[in-house]
Amino acid sequence: MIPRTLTYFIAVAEEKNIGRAAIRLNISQPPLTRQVQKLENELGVSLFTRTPKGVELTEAGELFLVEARNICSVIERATERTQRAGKGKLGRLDVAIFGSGILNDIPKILLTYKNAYPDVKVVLHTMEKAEQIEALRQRRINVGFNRLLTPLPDISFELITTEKLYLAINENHPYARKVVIPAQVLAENPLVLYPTGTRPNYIDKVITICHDLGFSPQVSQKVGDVITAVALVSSGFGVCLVPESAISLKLPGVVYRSVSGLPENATIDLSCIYRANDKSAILQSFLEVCRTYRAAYGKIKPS
Amino acid sequence: MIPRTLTYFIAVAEEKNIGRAAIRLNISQPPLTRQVQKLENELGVSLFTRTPKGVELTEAGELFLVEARNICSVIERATERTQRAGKGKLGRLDVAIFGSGILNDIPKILLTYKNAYPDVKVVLHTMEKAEQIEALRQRRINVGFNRLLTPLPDISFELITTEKLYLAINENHPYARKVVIPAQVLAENPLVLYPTGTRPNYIDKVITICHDLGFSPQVSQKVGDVITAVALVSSGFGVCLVPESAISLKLPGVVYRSVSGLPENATIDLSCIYRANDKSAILQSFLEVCRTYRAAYGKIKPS
DNA sequence: ACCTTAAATACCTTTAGGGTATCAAGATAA
DNA sequence: TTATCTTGATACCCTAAAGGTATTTAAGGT
Repeated sequence: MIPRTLTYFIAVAEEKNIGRAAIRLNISQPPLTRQVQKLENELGVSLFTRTPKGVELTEAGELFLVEARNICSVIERATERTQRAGKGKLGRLDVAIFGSGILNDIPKILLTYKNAYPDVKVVLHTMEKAEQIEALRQRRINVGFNRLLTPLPDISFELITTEKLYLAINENHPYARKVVIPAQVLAENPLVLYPTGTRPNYIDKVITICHDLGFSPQVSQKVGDVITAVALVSSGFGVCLVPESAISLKLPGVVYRSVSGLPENATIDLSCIYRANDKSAILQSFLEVCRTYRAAYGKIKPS
Repeated sequence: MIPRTLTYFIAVAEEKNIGRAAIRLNISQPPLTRQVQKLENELGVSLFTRTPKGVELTEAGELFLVEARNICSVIERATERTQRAGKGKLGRLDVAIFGSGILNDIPKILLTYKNAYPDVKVVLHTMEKAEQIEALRQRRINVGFNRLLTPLPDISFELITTEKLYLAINENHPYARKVVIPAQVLAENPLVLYPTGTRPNYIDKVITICHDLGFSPQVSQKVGDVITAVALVSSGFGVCLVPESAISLKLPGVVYRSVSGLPENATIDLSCIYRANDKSAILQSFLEVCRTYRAAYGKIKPS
């Protein structure tokens, strides 16, 4: 990448002798002489004074030597950075997360990624599902995390983890004494549902589960996110089915219990979406981290 | 000077289309395609994604575009600066002046030069004649100012100005009433001589003048520089022959008078010296300023 | 299925860069 | 002083890199 002319000039300037410089450059003396002359003509400046012992830099040559070394280091830095960018090790990754999806898996993945690619600047954006798709198409983000994603022609997705569902229940509720609660709890109690926003979503998932169990749920409240939902459970508004990762969310008076008798499909996925045609090294390296994470932690854990 | 590869890459990146970029670069499309491929191979990074409508920068390409533009501007700045240095318009000029030679001509020359070549840093050094020659040989200075310089094989000199001599005399002295004082004043009064330091110098000049007039001077004091000498005249130590430029030095009780009857050679020169083999543009442009100055102000003014 | 558009490939031509032999000029040694 | 050595410059030839023309390939758009 570095211009021959500069390499040659620097060698001559350092050796103060065209012949010796030619040896160092593994070429013969005449072409080097010509290259130096060519450079001087191009600049319109004499860079060397010819002495019987060799050559000596003029003042302009002295200055150009400094500049030439500088140019070389700028070029080297540029190629090095470009190569790192090409390997996905330098740049910026815009990630969309959903309101309360920041509970367990996503921060772990982001942390792993940031450790592996410390020079990639990770920027988080909170977006709802529809917004994420829009932002992906407009290239405002590289990847979005969400649940219950469906593939689109231009948007691919990658499963991160599948979680069992747990019941968030007030500790004063009679069922709360049991370690495993039968599924009928969902029919007998008002349900807090979330999130509001683009349908279909987790609300529909829960309703489907209830229908599969043979009843329609009594809806107590529909709220925006899991934190508000669990807060309502804490205040006695009802019970709420939450993904396993929400268990790490401790609120006063709320306990989490396994539910027995739920259908096979009573799980919730966490996926990420990205532009199907995005071959960028940064995205690919991020997806690689996601896949590794899934292989290690993405399986449903036996209760 | 700017690497073809970069020009080509930037054109393609800007046009987002190899064919159009080729037209802009006045070459045909295939060689441009090959140059882009070559660049990508060299970097080991894919810089463009090929689309049916043209090409699009990858993330690495986007970064390299910024870097490439930066490299170009660094190179342009470097060549521009080198060219200015080649014309003597950029750099550093180390000038030696003697103790009190800073009275009239030298500051004027330096000022003219600094106005004409504002990007040359002029550094002043106070040095005695022998020191100046030593410093020139050691390349610590580019040019030195002094009086009564004699050419050496390796040191050339250039006359700046030839000045008539004036008598510094105490205003209470009887002769001080005359506008023009006869030369015999030198025989009748003790003389303050300067400078001490390397001989022969201005002291010998004054003594020679006296001998030419047919007497040996009475030496009152020998001091280092003209300022001290005139200060002694002010204190009544005697009279002192000073160059015209010293007239601008006002001290209490001292007046300056023309002297009649001095020999033809009763003048003092101001010259500058420089390495005979110094062809540097900065020195040459400085000498040019000196020559212009001499042509304008270096003649002996009629009294 | 056809046409359009743009990049890629194949093959040839030009030109820039490199090699060998030799020259000219200044320094060094006999 | 002359002979020799060193170093950069020139002349001339050759290789290889860059550019040109013709054609192919691939992907949208009609």
